This record gives sequence, C-alpha cells and structure tokens, in this order.
Amino acid sequence: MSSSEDDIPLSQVHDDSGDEMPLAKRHQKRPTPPYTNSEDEDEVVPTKRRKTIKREPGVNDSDSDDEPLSKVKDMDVDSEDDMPLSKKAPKTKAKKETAKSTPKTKSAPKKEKSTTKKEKSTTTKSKATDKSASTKKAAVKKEPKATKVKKEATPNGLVKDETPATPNTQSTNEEEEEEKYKWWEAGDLDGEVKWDSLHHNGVVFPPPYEPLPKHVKLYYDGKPVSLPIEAEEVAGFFGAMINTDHAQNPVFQKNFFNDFKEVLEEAGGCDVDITDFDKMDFTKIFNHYDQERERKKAMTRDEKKRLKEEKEKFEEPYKYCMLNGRKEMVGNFRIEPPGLFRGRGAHPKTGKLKRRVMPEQVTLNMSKDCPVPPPPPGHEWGEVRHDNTVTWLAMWKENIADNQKYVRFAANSSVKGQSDFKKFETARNLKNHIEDIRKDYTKMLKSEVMQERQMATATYLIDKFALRAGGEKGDDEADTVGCCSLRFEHLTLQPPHTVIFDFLGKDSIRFYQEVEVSPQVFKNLRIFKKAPKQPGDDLFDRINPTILNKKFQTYMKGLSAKVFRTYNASKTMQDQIDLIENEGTVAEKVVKFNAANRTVAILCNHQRTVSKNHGESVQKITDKIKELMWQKIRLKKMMLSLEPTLKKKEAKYFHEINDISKEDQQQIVDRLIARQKDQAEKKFARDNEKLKSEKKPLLEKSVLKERMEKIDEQAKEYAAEIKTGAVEPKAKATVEKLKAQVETIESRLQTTQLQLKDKEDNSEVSLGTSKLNYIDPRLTVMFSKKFNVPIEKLFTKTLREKFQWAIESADADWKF
DNA sequence: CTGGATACTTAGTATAGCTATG
DNA sequence: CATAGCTATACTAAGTATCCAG
Repeated sequence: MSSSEDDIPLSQVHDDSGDEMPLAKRHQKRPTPPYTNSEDEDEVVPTKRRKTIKREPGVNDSDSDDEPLSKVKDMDVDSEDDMPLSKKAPKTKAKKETAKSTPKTKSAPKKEKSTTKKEKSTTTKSKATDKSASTKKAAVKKEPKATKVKKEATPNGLVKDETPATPNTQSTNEEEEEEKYKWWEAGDLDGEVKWDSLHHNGVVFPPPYEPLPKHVKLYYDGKPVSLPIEAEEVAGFFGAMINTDHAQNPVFQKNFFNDFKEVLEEAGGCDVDITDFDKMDFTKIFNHYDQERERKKAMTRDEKKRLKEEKEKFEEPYKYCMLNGRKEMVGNFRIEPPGLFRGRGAHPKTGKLKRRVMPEQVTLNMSKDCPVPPPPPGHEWGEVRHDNTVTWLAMWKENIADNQKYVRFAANSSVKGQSDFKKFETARNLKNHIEDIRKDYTKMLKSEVMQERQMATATYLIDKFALRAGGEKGDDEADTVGCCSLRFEHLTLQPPHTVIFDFLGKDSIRFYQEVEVSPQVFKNLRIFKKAPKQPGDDLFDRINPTILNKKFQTYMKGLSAKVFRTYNASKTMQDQIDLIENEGTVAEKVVKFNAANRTVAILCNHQRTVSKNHGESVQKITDKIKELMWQKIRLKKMMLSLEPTLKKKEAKYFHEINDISKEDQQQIVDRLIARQKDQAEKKFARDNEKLKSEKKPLLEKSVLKERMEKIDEQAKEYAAEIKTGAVEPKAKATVEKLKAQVETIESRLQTTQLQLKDKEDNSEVSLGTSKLNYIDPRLTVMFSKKFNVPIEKLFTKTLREKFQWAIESADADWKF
C-alpha cells in the first residue's frame, strides 16, 4: 500500500526496469583466479584486512550536510561507548547502551526468554539420557495414525531388520507408502530433545589405498623414485589432478609439497632427497589414473550395473537408520576420503593434505540400547555418545581447519524436514514485523549513538540487498566478507546516492552491484568511511553478527540476520508468481516460473561459472534458429511459385521472404550440407561396424559415394534457389499443406527461441540454490496447483522427497 | 565480553547418470 | 544405439548461529 520506498520488495528496488540487468553488467568477471591470492603478487590491494584501527573516528566531524550533526556532538560525549569493538574496554558500556536504546522501540515484544518453559522441564541440557528423558517428554506426543505396527517389535531394528527387509521390499512397498509418518500433521516440534530413539549401523570408511603398479612411479629430476606407500598415495592425489587449475596454483603446490614431504619423512623417506617441487614429474602417475578412468568408462553396461548393485547392497545398512522406531534415510554416511584440500578462492590452506580418518577419531551418537556397530577389524570407535539433543549420527574432526564433520540425516528425513519447515515459518513470521523493523531502523539511521547507527545501516543493507551477516574470519581462511565484515575498500560512494559494492562473499563469489541507497544511508556510509579510516579497516567497527542478532531477537523470536534472506527471497518469489498470467502451455508456464526463480537467485547473488561449452551451444541454437527461419521462408516461396497472386493478397504473410540475405542463405545451406555429409559418413561407418560384428559383407565405398553425390545435388539445387530467389515446390505440394508446414516450423521456432533466451539468462545464474534453500517450497506447490503444472516439472525427484511436507500441505491459494 | 567450540544451513562444483538426437 | 550434452545428485567447503569457559 504505502508506496514508501521501504516497502518495495527489495529485489525490485534497484533494477526497476523489470527486466533484469544482464548479469554481465553487474560483474564482469568471476572472482579471481585462485592463485592470485598469496601475499606475493597482488600489490593491487595493499590492504589486507587491518585488524586494528588507528584512532577513533568519532561520529560526526565536519560532515556538513549530516543533519543529526548537532546531536551527534553531544553523543560524542559518551564517546566511551563509541569505541570500535576491538578497542573497547571490557566493562560497563554494554548495559548502558541497551538501556538507552530500549525506551525507543515500540514494537519489540520481549518475550522469548520465557517461552522456553516447555523445554526446560524436559531437558537437562546435554545430558538427557535418551530413553528416559525422551519418552516422557516429546515422547511421541501424537503418533499419527499410520506408523504404529510394522517393526515396532524390533526396536533396535536395523541390524536384523535390514537383512530380511531387502528381499521383500517389493511387497512391503505400498504398505510402507501408507504408513509413512507425516510429521507435519503431527503438530508441534520445538524442544531441545531431538529424538527419542536412534539406531543406526555406523559409517562407511573409504577403501584402503591401492598402491600403484610397480612400473608407475614419480619421477624426480628425471629419474624414477621409489616412494613409501604413504607418500606415494599423496603424490598420487596430486598426480591425478595435474590437468586441473588447482595444480597450477602456486599456493596449492606449496601446501601440497610441504605436506608431501612431511608424510614422506614420517614414512622414513626415500632414496632420493626431494627438495624441489619443480623437479617432480607426475606424468606417469597421471597417465595411470587417466587410464584407470578410461578403463572404468569402457566397462560394459552389465559390468557397471553389477558393480553398482554390489555397492548398493553393501551400503544399504548404512543408508538407513531407525528414528523413533521409523525408518529414515541417512545423508552422508560415508566418511570423507583422504585427498588434497580444494579450498575455494584464494584459500591459504588449499592443497594441504586431508588425512585419512581412522575409526578412533570417530564419535558415534545413538540410543543407549542400540547395539554398537562393530568398528573395522583391529580398530575401536573414538567414542560412543547418547546425546538426544543433537541430530548427528556420527562426527569426526577434520585436520585442515580443525572443524567438525558430521554424519546427519538425509534431506528427506523428518528431522531435516521439521527444521526446514521451522525456518520458513520463522521467515513468514517476519512478515508481521518487517514494517516495524523497517520503520525502526530508518529512524535509527540517525541515531546519535554510533553503534546504533551502524546497526541500523547494516540492517538496511541486509534487508535491501540480501547481504549475509558477515562474521569475522581468520588469516588462515579465504578473505571473504559479509555485511558486518565489509571493509573500506569494498564500497565506493558515488554522489548523490549511489553505492558500488564490490567484494568477495561466501565461496569467494564476487558481489558487484551499483545501487541507489537512501540519502541517510549514503551519509552514514560516508561517515563510516571517514578518515582516518582507510583501506583495510572495517566499515562497521562497532558491531558484529552477534550484536546484530541480539537486537533482532528483540523484534521477533527466532529472528537473525539470515532470516531476512529467506524472507526476502520467498517474498520476492511470491510477488513474482503473482505477476504471472495463467495462460499458455505448460512449458511456457515453467519458463515463467524459472524467470521468477531467477529474480530470486539474482537477489541472493547465486552464481555459477558459465560452462565452457556455453558459447558453443548458444551458437548451435542460433544456427538452428536461422535454419528454421530459412526453411520457413523456403516454404513460403514455394507457395508463391504455386500461387503468385498470394504475394499481393497476403502481403503481410509474405513480407519476411526477403529477410535473409543471399550470403546468409548460402551460409545456412553450407552448414546444412556439411552436417548432412558428416552424418552420412558416420552412418556409413556405423552400419559397417555393425555388419562387421555380424560377420556380414560390408557396404561398398561406392554406396557412400553415391549418397554423397546425392547430397551434392541437393546443394546445387539450393544454390540455384538462392540465385533465382524462387523455390520449386515438390510435386504434390499445395498451398494448404505448405501453410501447415509453416505452422509447425513456426512453433518449433518459438520453442527454440525460448530455449535460447532461457539458456542465456541462466548461463551465470544458479537457480538451484534458491530453490533448495530459500524459496518456501509451498510457493512452488501453490504454483503447481494454481497453474496446473505438474510438480515434476518444478521439483526433481529428490526435491519432491525433501519437500513432501509442502506438497501435501499447500493448496492453490497458499500464501507465503 | 572474546574466542573457541559446536551444530546446523547454505553453496558451488565434480561427476554420475539420463535423455535427446542423429 | 551410441554418444554428446546436459541435468540431477553427491560431495564437501564455507557460511551462520549460539553457547560456554575464562
């Protein structure tokens, strides 16, 4: 309603014109080649993050046109709270400030603290003993109809349950179908306890290293080297990828080489003193692995199938688990294999050795009464835990960044489904608060307190441009930023109100946008950039995601920075869908849906590298379109040959017959002929191949020659047509028949053109991420039902499984 | 508060696997 | 009926959020 600027759905704010600005405009290139990172070469940005700031900027200074100035002055007095975070003296201020700010907020419902009552009762924090705690509390509050029967008898299920299960899956199938647990009909979720019982069979370890054949060796300084097996494995990791970009990256090389030497030493060294990476020659190793790949590819269909079945059979027990007595799928039950760490962007640790994970490093999490799956022979589990407040089944620590890795439920599991559902409900709830929040931060943009002003400005950016929170990162990680970690050099202010963002965000994906901001925001940003700040300094030096989120919590329970992204993505999708007319074919509607999806993807800056054959395949489609047009015109010319008077009578219809120049026509014909010849040759070869295997006589060369001559004849005819501009119709052609043919071509032309547009529009935008994570699936379901588009056209099989809850609960009139 | 640890979501890419096509 | 050309899935890196100890 209110047309005030704040209300505009963010996505449209900047690219009003409706049609998205071509991405190319927004950022000309993909980030940076990974290897431009290291301290060395890039002097371009002399400003790696400066952690400390020289001196207190002070809010105002002489920022003449900043009206709040006067006040700013006073507030400058309590400069004490005004220090950048990093410098703050530990004590006091925090409370003061909050106290101050509280009076203002009208909207903030300060509830959440108390709401937790429920969980409190049940949960004694982490220690909850699964069985007992579980059962009483969340304990299957409402077992929906289905479910019950089945395997209840064998609660510890899996192990035994599994084996017999396999053979008769067929029969049980429909049974299972109807007894699927519909958690979304069972109501309520929250609560600290995540499960009542959890039984599973542990994890799958990667196969042991298979040594190279004796004749395949690393060469050093021109000579073969006999490496200890441990080192050979590491050399093999690198050798197998010398044809990739990673292998050219100096950082990758250096990290690999260090770790390689380390492993080599651990293993007792070898007969050669390896000191120089450049003297290492991996080609033999590479060729070996390359051959292996070829060999695998060359396997017969049956062989491949058999192998696959074997693998599946072996993995079956790990693929499923029993959650609260119901069978659920596990996501990543395979322990990650060793290899070289492929960090994205300019990651300081890229190329380091990711070591093999041993059972001793693995912690299992399951019910107390679940039989502990046997560890691999000769090994022990690191730990077996029974924590029902978390949703992971196994965990280990990775050696690159010392992070935890988890084995979790699959996306189609109830656990994941529930939290997904919750996420979208929280985002939907933001609808009810967004107006107040926007009002509030608009006001706070002028706050006298620097921290509040930064907070408001950051919120504005997060809300309008869908920025991520932007937590602090270490020196041993890629230098990427989000809102709170934006630095001086990441935005350029262009009066009157234009801001140019240019920074690397998550995954080192470049965020480049030139946008208009409100005058006040522009002023604020100028203040935040004011001297003595310089490149390398944080723009928002008094806030961080934690502070921001704390504030968000005061507006609404469950509100954090990321919720804005979800909200704005889904909101944008809803708005875009609302603009779609319910008309046209299914395919056309799908295209429109994708276009809506695309606006969301662009909002969220979801990119992908354009595939290397993109240009090629665009060219191909373009050629196809040209050819179709040419054919269409040919048909029309035929009509005129039959009935010359038509040209005047239906001038419009025949208008286009001169649209293609003779040169173009010749080009099209040339391509067509070349293609036909090519095909003829291939067919000839293929046929002979077949005859050979059937031990039949081969076709003579003359047959091919004959065919070729025929094609040449065609070519001559075309050439004549082009010359005269007239096309001789076929014997039995009639104007009607030709018209019908034109129709068919016309429609093929349209689909092809649509296809081309879609391809180009999507070449560097990734729709998947938003569909998977940001767009409330109920919107898609709504679209499907309202527009009569089968859900299969919008959700792939896995997505349908993941979003089963949405498919079964949303109608044609569902609203985000 | 800070920093680290933990647990969970979000992300692009490598590749397995499928489908159109010729 | 292979194979090119893609699309869907698997994989795992890289974020966010929150909690806890010092």
